[in-house]
Amino acid sequence: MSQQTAAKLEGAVKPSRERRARRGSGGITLADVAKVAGVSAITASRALNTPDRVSADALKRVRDAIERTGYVPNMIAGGLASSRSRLVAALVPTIAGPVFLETVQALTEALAEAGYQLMLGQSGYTGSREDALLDAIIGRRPDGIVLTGIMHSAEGRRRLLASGIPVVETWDLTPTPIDMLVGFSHEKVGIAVAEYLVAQGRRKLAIVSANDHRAGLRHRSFQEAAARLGIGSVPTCIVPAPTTLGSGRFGLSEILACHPDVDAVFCSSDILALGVLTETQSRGIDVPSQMAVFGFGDLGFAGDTHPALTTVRIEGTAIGHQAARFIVERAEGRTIEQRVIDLGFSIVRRESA
Amino acid sequence: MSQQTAAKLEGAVKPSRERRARRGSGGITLADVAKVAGVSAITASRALNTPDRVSADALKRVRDAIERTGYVPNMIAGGLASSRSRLVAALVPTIAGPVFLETVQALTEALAEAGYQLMLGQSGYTGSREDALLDAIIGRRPDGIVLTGIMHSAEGRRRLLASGIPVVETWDLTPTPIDMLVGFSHEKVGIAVAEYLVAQGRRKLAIVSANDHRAGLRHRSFQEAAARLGIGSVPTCIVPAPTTLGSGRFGLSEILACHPDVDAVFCSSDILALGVLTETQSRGIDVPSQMAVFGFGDLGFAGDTHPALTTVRIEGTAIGHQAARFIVERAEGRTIEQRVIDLGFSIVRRESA
DNA sequence: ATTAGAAATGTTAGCGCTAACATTTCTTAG
DNA sequence: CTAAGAAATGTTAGCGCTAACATTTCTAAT
Repeated sequence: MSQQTAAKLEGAVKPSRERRARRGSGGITLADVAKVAGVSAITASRALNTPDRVSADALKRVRDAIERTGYVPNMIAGGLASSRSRLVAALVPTIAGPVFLETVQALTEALAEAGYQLMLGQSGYTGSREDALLDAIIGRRPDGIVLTGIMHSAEGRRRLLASGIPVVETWDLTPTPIDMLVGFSHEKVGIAVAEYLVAQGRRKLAIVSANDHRAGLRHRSFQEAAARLGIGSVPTCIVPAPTTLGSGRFGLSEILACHPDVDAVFCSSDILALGVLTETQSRGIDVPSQMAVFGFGDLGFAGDTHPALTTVRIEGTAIGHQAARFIVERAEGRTIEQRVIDLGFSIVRRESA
Repeated sequence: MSQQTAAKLEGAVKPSRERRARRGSGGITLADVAKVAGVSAITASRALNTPDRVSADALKRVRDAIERTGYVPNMIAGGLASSRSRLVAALVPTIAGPVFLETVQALTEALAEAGYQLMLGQSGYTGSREDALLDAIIGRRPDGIVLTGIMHSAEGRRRLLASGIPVVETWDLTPTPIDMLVGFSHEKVGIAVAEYLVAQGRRKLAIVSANDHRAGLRHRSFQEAAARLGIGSVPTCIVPAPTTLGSGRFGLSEILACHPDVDAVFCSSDILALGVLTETQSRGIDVPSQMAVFGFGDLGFAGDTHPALTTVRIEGTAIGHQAARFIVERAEGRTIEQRVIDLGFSIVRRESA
């Protein structure tokens, strides 16, 4: 098929001069399809991309030709020609922490539905790889970049801005977003949980929290709110991100070692909370009568633990969908009025607190 | 910068004729960098891709020019010219089930290190979207495709084969791989677990398993092995994939309703096992004295449950690394001798069985 | 029948990069 | 000092597609 094309080119363009060998993939191209269908390449292209601008007859012949040849459009070439890669990048600290999973899943699905594919980048929690990764991503000219969390490195912000690629920051609010943003206030979460626990009559609050920026926001506002509510100092155990069941057990052990009278623990993730719950079980501490345990995230398992976990519900799926909507809107050339969306959170009261 | 380029082209190629407006992204191109560095475009290209084929002087000038202009290579264009996208696709049923997470994480990291980026596709457990997704992926001309699980749809296998893209199937063994394969035998897992439980003196075995192909392989061979070992019928509860803590609790409840004398449960994932463990706790059943609980996967939390979970360890990270190695080797043009690798599994004995 | 406008199709020229070949410059042996 | 080969650099064409403009064909109003 592509040999025919080559022959045709040879004949047409420079009949007398020998041409260098073609490289190419040797696969079936749109030109081949067009020839089989008896139309020009651009008509075939339009049959694929804007079928309503092509006559019913031409459409049918092109579709038949595609069927017959087994043609699969080369989106690399299409992307270069149209400056639209139909690729969207998502940057997560790590995919192993289940917190962003729901968001990534929703994002992937919503994008796939709109004809976009997700590129995944893992920056690590330290952010050390973030800048290098950013170049690798920008180099692929995605139609959008979704960041889980906000971009902190000034250099990173500069590069993103310079690239002109639409950016959505998620899972956080900031007064200075790079471009678009969909998240919620971590400060308000901390305050709401502190008020909830105090209202339940808990007086000896403690925190087990990951050493991650957003968790830090929550636990600091929790501490401040506790202070305002007349609670003394709040013992805090910081564990490394990503959090695990094991670090939850460790966290509670650490806290109980110095503060055996603690009667409520606010955990920076449901996983940590499950670890804390596990540790209470192995120590024979009853939840919630002796101790309240509060999680964060409302992951799938939260309703099924024993006792069922009281936690902060974040609509991870909604965040992913909204991020996809933002990017697709921009890619289709529409302008966006509301570039910052606060999806809020809610407290899900179950048994553990 | 690119206006200069346009001006130059206008002047050089057709001085007298007006040219149509340029489209392009308006960004900085390699040609701009080359001009700033005072070399030709191809030398600038070589400075980036094969720096050892360029003089030290030229290298420095190109690097300075890149620094000065903030140039980021357009890998879309590079990919089209060289037929190497440096993109690798991974197809998972869903990213929400944590089983493949380790593999995807290892894959992403290993690929990033080699300069490749991961494209993520979620096919769903039903496989209904698999074919459509496959076209979207093949259209992007990735340098490799990693499948978690083997490809079952005949149409899918045909398209993959026709595309000529290197394929790695993972997490399974099959006598008829499409191309390359890295996995282990699910049948052997089922047999090994059955033998282990019987050797521990358990006689009333049961199964809680996801309705997923690979889990089915394991539980059927478990049943067969149990029969060979003189154990009567093995009550089995099938729950939908992806598995959750809740479906584990449900599974054990279902089994106990008809078979209260069960003394060992083999679960098709650690998550299910954790659910079963949770249900035993809420019912006051002691593990392991009254009941053994056996998981699968050895996910991060398995060692930290109470009691610690005995499970089948799968080297998800090793699978991801090996898959990356396969793809990169092939992309670099090397041929691969051993195209099928059995990474095996091991039983991790802890407290629950 | 004529014509203006819309609809369908075609022609041309790139998108930004690199493979293949061509030329120049530098080594080093004779 | 020259020849011959290696190293460095340059020229040209084209990867497979689509934007922009150009032309043809159809429609409907005069």
